[in-house]
Amino acid sequence: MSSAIDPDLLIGADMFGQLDTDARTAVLAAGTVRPLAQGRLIFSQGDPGVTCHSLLKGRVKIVQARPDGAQSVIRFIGPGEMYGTVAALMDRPFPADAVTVVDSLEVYWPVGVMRQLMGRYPEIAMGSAASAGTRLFELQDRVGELAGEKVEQRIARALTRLMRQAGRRTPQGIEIDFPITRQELAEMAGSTLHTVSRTLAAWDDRGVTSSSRRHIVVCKPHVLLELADPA
Amino acid sequence: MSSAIDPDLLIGADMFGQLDTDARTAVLAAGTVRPLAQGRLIFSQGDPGVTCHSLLKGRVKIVQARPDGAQSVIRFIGPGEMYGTVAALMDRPFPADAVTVVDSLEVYWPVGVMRQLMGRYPEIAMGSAASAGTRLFELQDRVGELAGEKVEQRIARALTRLMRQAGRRTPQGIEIDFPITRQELAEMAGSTLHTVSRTLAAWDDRGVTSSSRRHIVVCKPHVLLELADPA
DNA sequence: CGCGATATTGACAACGCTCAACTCACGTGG
DNA sequence: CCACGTGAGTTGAGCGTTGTCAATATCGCG
Repeated sequence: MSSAIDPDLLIGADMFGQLDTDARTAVLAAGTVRPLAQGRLIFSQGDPGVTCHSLLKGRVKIVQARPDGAQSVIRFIGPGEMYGTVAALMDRPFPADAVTVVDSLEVYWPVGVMRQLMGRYPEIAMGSAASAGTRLFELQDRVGELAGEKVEQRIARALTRLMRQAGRRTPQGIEIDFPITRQELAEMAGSTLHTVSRTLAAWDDRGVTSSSRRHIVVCKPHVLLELADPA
Repeated sequence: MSSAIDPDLLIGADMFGQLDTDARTAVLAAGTVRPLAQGRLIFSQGDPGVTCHSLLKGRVKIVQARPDGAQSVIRFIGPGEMYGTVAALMDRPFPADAVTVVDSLEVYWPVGVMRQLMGRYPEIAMGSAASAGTRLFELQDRVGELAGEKVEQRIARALTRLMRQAGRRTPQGIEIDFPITRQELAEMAGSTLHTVSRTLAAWDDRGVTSSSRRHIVVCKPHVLLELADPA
């Protein structure tokens, strides 16, 4: 009996949190839940967007491949967040890859089913629109940042974003709660793993961060914030 | 009698083009039409977003000020496009300034009125959502571009975007149909007016473009596209 | 134990920003 | 009609930041 999926897994989700238990159960039942091993490609840039996804557990990165072979990490997805939804609802190809960075659990729905669910539970449609708007603004900010700022500042911004999104309080400071490589941080900040390595080493020396293999703890968040946004 | 505004001005608008003439007339009547002199600030970053705007004639730029004083041009608006809408519908402050770059004519609606119009004419709401989705994807692409590419390539991309958006066919090539400074192009590409000046000079030498004061013609669009996106 | 993935570190080169001086076009007002 | 001022653009020199190349070190897993 693998069918006993806990509908409460959706409680934390932006888009389903406001639904009552019955509704959440129905929403979950309409989709397919599946575990995904680390490193698994969920959908690819260019694939027709025919499914909407929501992450229940784990962490997923949305990555855009550039023609020259380099990659950009557009965003990281945590539990409760949706992805692929905008492309699917617009009948467009997915604009980027989705890859799990740790073992994860997701639900997905064919877009037709999701449209029905949105019709039945308007909260979902509202939430979806709101979240798209929020992302629009975030991306505008990022465009501004990437356009003019120096590398250290961009890396600091990337890290602060990760802190807010995936930070866990520990005695040593705020820890990024999933494994992340310098390469990935570089792909977020628009830099190279070399520069990221040097920058983190410098911050470690100053006690701002404490980083090791695929693992980062921000010991002095206020200093990092200052680096990200010099008043 | 300044009230005789031609409802056909809305025909070209993404969001109102599908409405019949009566509907367009009603939509126009519900808003306020006003001329705006060049250089006029329409709304400011941080202002409460209480109005939705649509450009009838002219050209508007959306500019984000960065803390260090530098600016980023997020996008240019042409006739038929809306701006300020997402912020207003989300009850958020405007995330950037809107400034006219030539003498223009706009309509604007208080957001409450726009909500009513969307209720009455769902096409408007649909169009609005679709356009937000499109912009989301465009911004994702820009993030990818700004992150890794060299300056010449970013300038080429900015120019190609302008070509598509504001290009007019002429015997000499495709002309950007509104006055644009090197400074503004630099703010689009995330560079400086100096580098843009040098780059344009080089392109002019090669016959790719023909630029003069606040005026650019792309003589060899295919070459520019190749510069923007080396296969 | 060995291999692949990850990270570190140094040397070097260059891209493009900063600073600075100058030119040119245009509109304004005397 | 010309003088002037301002905004826009050009061009050169210098240098810092950061990417590139290369070699080495570690970690973790099979």
